[in-house]
Amino acid sequence: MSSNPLMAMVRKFATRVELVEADRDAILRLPHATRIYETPAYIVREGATSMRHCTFISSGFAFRQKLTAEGGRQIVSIHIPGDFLDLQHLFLNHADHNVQALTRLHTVEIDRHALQEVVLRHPAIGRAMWVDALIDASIYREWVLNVGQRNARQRIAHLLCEFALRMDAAGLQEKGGYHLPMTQEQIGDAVGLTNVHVSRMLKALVDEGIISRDRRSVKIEDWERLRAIGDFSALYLHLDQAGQVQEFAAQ
Amino acid sequence: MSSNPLMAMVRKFATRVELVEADRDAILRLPHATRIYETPAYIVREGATSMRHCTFISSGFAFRQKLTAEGGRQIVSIHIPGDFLDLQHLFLNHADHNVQALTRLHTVEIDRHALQEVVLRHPAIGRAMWVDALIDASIYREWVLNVGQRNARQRIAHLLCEFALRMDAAGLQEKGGYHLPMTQEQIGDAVGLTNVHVSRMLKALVDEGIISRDRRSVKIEDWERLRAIGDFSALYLHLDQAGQVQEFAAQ
DNA sequence: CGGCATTTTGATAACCATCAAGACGTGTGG
DNA sequence: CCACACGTCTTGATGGTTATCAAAATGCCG
Repeated sequence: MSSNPLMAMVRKFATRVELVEADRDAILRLPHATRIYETPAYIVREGATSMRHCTFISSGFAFRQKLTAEGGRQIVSIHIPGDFLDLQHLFLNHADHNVQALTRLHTVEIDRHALQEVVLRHPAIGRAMWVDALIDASIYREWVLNVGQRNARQRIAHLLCEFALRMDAAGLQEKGGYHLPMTQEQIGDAVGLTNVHVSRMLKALVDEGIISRDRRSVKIEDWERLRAIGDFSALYLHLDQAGQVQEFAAQ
Repeated sequence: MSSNPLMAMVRKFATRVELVEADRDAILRLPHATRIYETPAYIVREGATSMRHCTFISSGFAFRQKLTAEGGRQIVSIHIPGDFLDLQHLFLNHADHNVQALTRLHTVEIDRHALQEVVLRHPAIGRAMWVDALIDASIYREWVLNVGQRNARQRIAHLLCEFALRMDAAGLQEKGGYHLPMTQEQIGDAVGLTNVHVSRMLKALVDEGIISRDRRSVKIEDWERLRAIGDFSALYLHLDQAGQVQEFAAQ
């Protein structure tokens, strides 16, 4: 049954904890459906209630965002294959933010109550999901720091470093560089800057030979300098607990 | 045994979920110790490994912060009685930020592995802890939005609104106003501004009759205007799931 | 090829940081 | 009880970083 889309979840969890046969079976028996979203489709809308399912990314990218009354948009996180898109729906009654497809997105939608039961009844799975949720929270904390204390150049450098490491941990890096499927406006919304200023800062990094670009692919030419500029330390990603999901990501 | 400091945790969880006798007993049997911290003592230090316990606030206030290489300090959250101070330690192997006492702080330190077991083996308790962790994450998202998209005036108004509602939900409001035990420098570090600018913005809000101050006590004189300025919506606090902890907060 | 989104570049201005000095408040020691 | 010291808050002056506005250049898709 390797065609069961839930196998991706099993593989992800297996990178974090020891799963016994019963755990695996419990996951593979979860009521679910697969779905494809095109950009920029909404997967979740703020204020939505009675969500029926939780969503897992099989392939593609998505982001979470919140809007201000004045129309400002803040991207609060970016998600890659192997991430849960709306873990908060597992136990919260309404959505407090929007989730949108950044690229074409293949997902598995898992029945919320069934997943709750599995999480609460299977300690190994519960532990894996806890680690997931706690790493998410850790990334949010770093983003608050990034947007609150760093200047434009540092913020962008930090974002590029984070993405590089997460892509790498998920086995999605490509020949040294990686594809960053975001417009400069979206990068700006993620770090609290305008698209105009993002353009200037990226140009500066290119001119200095720290990164290179080809369309929306970014390649890091000088990791150490970029890391220093972005004041980047990978501790907050808890990669020692994130595991490798390469075979899974190959899809 | 109402003198058991863990009763505070039982009461907190009871506001969220239905606890059976076995759940209550499991909590009350947790290995623990009480402790008092003076400001500005560190409860957790970034990079610390092999944490032995999780900390619950019985009384007093604390905050989480991260530092940049240049010395900038970002306060990423503020915690009040009834909050867990370091939920992330439950399943993550090292601390990714610092936690400090904002006021004199009375805590209960619970053995990490024992708490893990209880969370994983007692579905009701697990559910309550999940809600706690997911609300924490929701607040981080809102802070990213606050710092990333709002101007100084809006950020401060938003912080005041959030604190007012959280204090109220915890039963800690006092005669219309509330005590905000933060210096203006700390407020600045929480919203990404300098103490100088915080001073100016607070003065403006006082001059307009929206708030009043007496030392570090803040009283909201015109909730609706403050709410409008801060673009504040309480949805993200998930108060419908936060429960009332008044009897508990009375300490 | 034409149309639209995105990126780039330049000019100007707003917001907030920085620097500096003085006022206020609180606790301590003489 | 007063004097002093220290942390905090206030106020003013100046400058830097980034937003805003505008227009042209580039890339992408039908």
